[in-house]
Amino acid sequence: MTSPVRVRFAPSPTGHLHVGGARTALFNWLFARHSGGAFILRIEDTDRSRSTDENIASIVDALRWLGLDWDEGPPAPGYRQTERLETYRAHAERLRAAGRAYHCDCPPEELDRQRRAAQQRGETFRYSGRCRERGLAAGALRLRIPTEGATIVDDLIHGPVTFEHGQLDDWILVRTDGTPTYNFCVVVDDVSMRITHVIRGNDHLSNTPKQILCYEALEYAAPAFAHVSMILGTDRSRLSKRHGATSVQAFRDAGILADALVNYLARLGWSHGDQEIFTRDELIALFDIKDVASSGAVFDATKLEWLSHEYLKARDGAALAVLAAPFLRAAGLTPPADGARLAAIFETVKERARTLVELVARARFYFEPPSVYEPKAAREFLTPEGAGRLDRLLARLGTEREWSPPAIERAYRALTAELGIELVELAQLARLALTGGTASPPIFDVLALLGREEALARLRRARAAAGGGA
RNA sequence: GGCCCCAUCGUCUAGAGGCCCAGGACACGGCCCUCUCAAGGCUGAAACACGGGUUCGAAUCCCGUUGGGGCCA
Repeated sequence: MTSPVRVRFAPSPTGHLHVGGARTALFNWLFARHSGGAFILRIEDTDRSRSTDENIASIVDALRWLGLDWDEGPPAPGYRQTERLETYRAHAERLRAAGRAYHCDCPPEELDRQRRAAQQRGETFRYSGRCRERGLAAGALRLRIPTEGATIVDDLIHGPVTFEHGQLDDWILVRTDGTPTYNFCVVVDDVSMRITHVIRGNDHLSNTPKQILCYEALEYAAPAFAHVSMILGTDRSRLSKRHGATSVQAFRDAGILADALVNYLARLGWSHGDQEIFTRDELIALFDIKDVASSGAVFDATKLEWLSHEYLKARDGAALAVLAAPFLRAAGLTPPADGARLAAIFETVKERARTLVELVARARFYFEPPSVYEPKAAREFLTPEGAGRLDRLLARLGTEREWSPPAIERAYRALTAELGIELVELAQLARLALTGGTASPPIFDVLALLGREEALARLRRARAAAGGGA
């Protein structure tokens, strides 16, 4: 019987969750859900100077927003490295007692000098081994690794990757001040949490042979490894803040839908034929770590927005009303108490918006009358001629019994025929009066949703702005 | 600098020796639809980094070069 899959996402809380981390988390989550295994969240906060509780809360918040739920992890205790110091100490002592690790008191300045000298000679710096057989009782603790041979990382994405031991050195497990190093903590944590598959960023591939050697020294079986490529900026260097928005919350604040971000991140490096849009269930059913590409991928915000647009269009007005609520508040708008009307409003603008921010911006005129008329359009439509047309329109609409899009359209068509003008003339004139601009959802829908009173009031206001006699 | 990873349209990718003078998607151009803007439909331009091999045949396998990225830091 093979042991059940257990994977983990182990961010270090030195900032917000960025999209690269989110993708790593997503791949782990998909792998776990696909196989019916467990997804564990672990906080790597050994770098105390840069780790904060606010950052942990922010990462947890981002993961929740993305819908990536974990089976084990915070707020339960025991999933933060700072809570696990005793475990690291115990493992370090075990290695020392077994002779697999030894103390070293070489001064850092000396090591630094040697490192520079090695670089000068064009060689890999490798600890000299001066303290290997000295039997010291204090100092930094180093792992004793074999001088000969090689360690092969059989990566699930890259295939076998060989590292000659001659290129590796007796790395430090515990610093002179007693703090365990990152690579050591990771091994101890993965071992004690019984992690079966380590899916992480490509930047850790070089650390992997060192870690495997540590598993061996500890006499534990190493997990399987899968190193996912990095997300790149447009200049193909590792994505960072100088490339623009990179944190998950930045995208949430920009009004990108969580499902769209998940879909986008999944497709960045992973694919399933020609399919672009996947439901969560499809993602879970179809995802296989073997299908993840080994090359780096440039983050394309434009495509993300396209996906967000697709998801926005697929959602109904009522659902959008819920999603848009915080954005409505942020825009200082008060939505109508009538939920059905609000849903109908969003229904008319959803195919014109890629994000929730745009959705609200496009719908703004429904909630408040235009404060200004677009100058260019005003010059074209708010003329004496326009004033005359608005008078005719007001008269006609004022007597309209039924206030529905089809009824309003009939009135418009009849009037354009009487006036001998194109529908577009009257439509744009009304559009300017009602929305302040020349682009909006179908004008008859706008009229209907605004309600007779408000619509006529705005037409009158435009009539006044057009000047001319009464 | 050493070691490691990577290399198909601008971008994400399909492609696991003949189905490929390379398919899809985003973005971009054109046309259609149309009350505007969108959406939608049709359509166009756009790539196998380079050089050697292996093979009847290579985007696909091997070697090298170049370029990019990562780790050591």
